[in-house]
Amino acid sequence: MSKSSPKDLAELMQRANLMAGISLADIANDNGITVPDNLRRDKGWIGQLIELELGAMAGSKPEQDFLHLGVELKTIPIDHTGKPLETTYVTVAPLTNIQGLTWENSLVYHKLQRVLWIPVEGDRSIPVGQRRIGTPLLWSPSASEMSLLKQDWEEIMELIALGKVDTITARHGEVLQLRPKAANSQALTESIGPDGQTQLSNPRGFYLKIAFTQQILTHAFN
DNA sequence: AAGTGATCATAG
DNA sequence: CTATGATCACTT
Repeated sequence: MSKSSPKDLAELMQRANLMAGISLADIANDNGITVPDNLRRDKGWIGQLIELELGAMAGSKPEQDFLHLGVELKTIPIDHTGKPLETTYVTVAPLTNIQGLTWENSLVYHKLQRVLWIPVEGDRSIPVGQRRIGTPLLWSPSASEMSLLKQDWEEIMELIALGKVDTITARHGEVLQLRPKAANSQALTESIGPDGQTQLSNPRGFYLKIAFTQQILTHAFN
């Protein structure tokens, strides 16, 4: 029951709009998938389900989900108020070979060019299968949003370039933050050390903070 | 209760 | 391990 990839933006949006108000159980049944009791061991389940329903390319390539449409797909858990319940993962952060890397050439910049947000009820009190999908939002950062993202990205990347990756915490950045992104805290990858040498650090990823995504949704639906 | 750091499943 | 999809769960 795998869907074909939408041929154009209009078709993608049409499919996304048709999911609004539908429960995850209905989407799962439609795709022959079993709904897990909770997401503890299936943290990416909702995202994978929506990808399947919308016909996103499978695989784990570091690129947009709908490359031919220039669209990145993101499901976002929201509470009964419409406020995001979690930060949004964007991409892995490069910790080495970053000399000359600019904001405009970064993976964060490219992925956030155009995002199709799919809000999904996320309160843990609601059984996973009963959670409903919300109204989709096709978003591209405004000039001011882009400016904030660029500032945070440049600040964080400079610290990484200076060999201070291990001193960066989630408190750095106004809208974009750097946090661990690995199987566990023991996972290691190469990074730049204090004296410019190669060292090992826990892999990191870029995440959008809740206040930022909340504004994106608020501005669109209010 | 919020926010940060840790973690889970899977494909290649 | 890297990268995808994210949420969990402990600390403050």
